[in-house]
Amino acid sequence: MARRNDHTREELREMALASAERIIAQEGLAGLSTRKVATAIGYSVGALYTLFSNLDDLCWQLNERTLSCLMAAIKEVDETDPVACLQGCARIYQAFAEQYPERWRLLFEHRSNTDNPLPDQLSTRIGGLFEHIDGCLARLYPRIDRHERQLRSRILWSGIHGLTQLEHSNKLFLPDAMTAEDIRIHLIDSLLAGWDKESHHA
Amino acid sequence: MARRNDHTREELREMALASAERIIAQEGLAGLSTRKVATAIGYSVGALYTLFSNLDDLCWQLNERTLSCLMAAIKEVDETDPVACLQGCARIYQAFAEQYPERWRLLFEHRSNTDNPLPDQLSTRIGGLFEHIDGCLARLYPRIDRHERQLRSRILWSGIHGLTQLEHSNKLFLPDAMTAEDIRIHLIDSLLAGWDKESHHA
DNA sequence: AGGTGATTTTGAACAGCGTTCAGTATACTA
DNA sequence: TAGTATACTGAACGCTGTTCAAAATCACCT
Repeated sequence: MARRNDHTREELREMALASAERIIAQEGLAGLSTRKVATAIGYSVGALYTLFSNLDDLCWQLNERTLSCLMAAIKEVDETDPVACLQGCARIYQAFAEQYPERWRLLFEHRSNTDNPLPDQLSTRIGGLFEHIDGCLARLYPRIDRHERQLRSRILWSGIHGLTQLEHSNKLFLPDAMTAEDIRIHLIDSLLAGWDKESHHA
Repeated sequence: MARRNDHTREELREMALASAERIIAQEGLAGLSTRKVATAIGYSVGALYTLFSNLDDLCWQLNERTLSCLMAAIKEVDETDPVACLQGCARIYQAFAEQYPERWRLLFEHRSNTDNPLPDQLSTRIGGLFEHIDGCLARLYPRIDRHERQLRSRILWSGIHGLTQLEHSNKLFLPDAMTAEDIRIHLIDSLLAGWDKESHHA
């Protein structure tokens, strides 16, 4: 009972990815399987393999969408003050991980066994995120050179990411009356305070 | 052909965990399976289930060993200067993740579907790590209160952990002539510089 | 030494997984 | 309408974690 033209191939791809996102949101990463996705879009397993080369490929495309979605949210941060902009980006990042915990996990835990560690599309998007942070830092510290700015953006991003992951996996051991939000704010404050000191790495 | 007294149950457990560590070191996390571990120790699959309640349990016990190993390495850092001590701990942490990448991944990626997010033993060990960082900070800033010290230790640990994970998953996008080591050192320097300013969160 | 009960170990079995591919049903073309 | 190209199916393969009746061995008692 083969069919045809029920949907465009692009539509099918979209349906499959959307279904996959729903599945991992409801059942977790471990609940994702080709058979479930196929059933969800009303096709057989084999049909999925005409849309994606394999489950690995589907996961990478999921990550593409996730990162695209995250970047869009971050770029909506509209603050004139660069400090507020950095805090806003970090807040969005943390909120995103909380809203889509399984997609966020996939973003960092998925990797292929062979070949390149990251597909090019994904690399480009991550590069874009760093450039965005770089932009804030350039406004904050117009006199520092490119190298120092790149260093600082990676320090910032490492801290925010680490905080988000530790919190998300219950490894932050927050004392009473301390939230991950407190830590995020103070993390950025502390770093900027350190960089405001003229004496630091002239 | 059942046997007995070939090994103590504790010996068997040890053999199984050691084999599992070797398997994931050689074949990656995805290569770990109950049948492989059973074959490696010369027993059948069923026998494994008298040592561990399931694969989940085995993974938690692996994490127990990994964290114990990591803590031992960190506690060997013997620096009188608290700043050097913090830098040393961070260096060890990063080096450990590089030496045992798959075990380190398991430590942060493994989680059970149900019940408690973390076994108690593991929680205790993580708590110990925070206390160790807290100790360094107490020597550095004897005048700040407990709450502020806990806040700072979590900021530090978040940064180091995030940096390590991003580097380890090729998501740090290091420019030429910049290493993860540079970032680690500057991360700590910057934070401490921020905290040295009297004006900050008195 | 022989028997008996407790304990340890086996391995077949089950359901589910990713992946492949010969075959079938449909749509387009001539 | 016949033929061809395309879309799709679903059984099959080898793998996975997990269970459990049966088998093999040990420890002990007579």
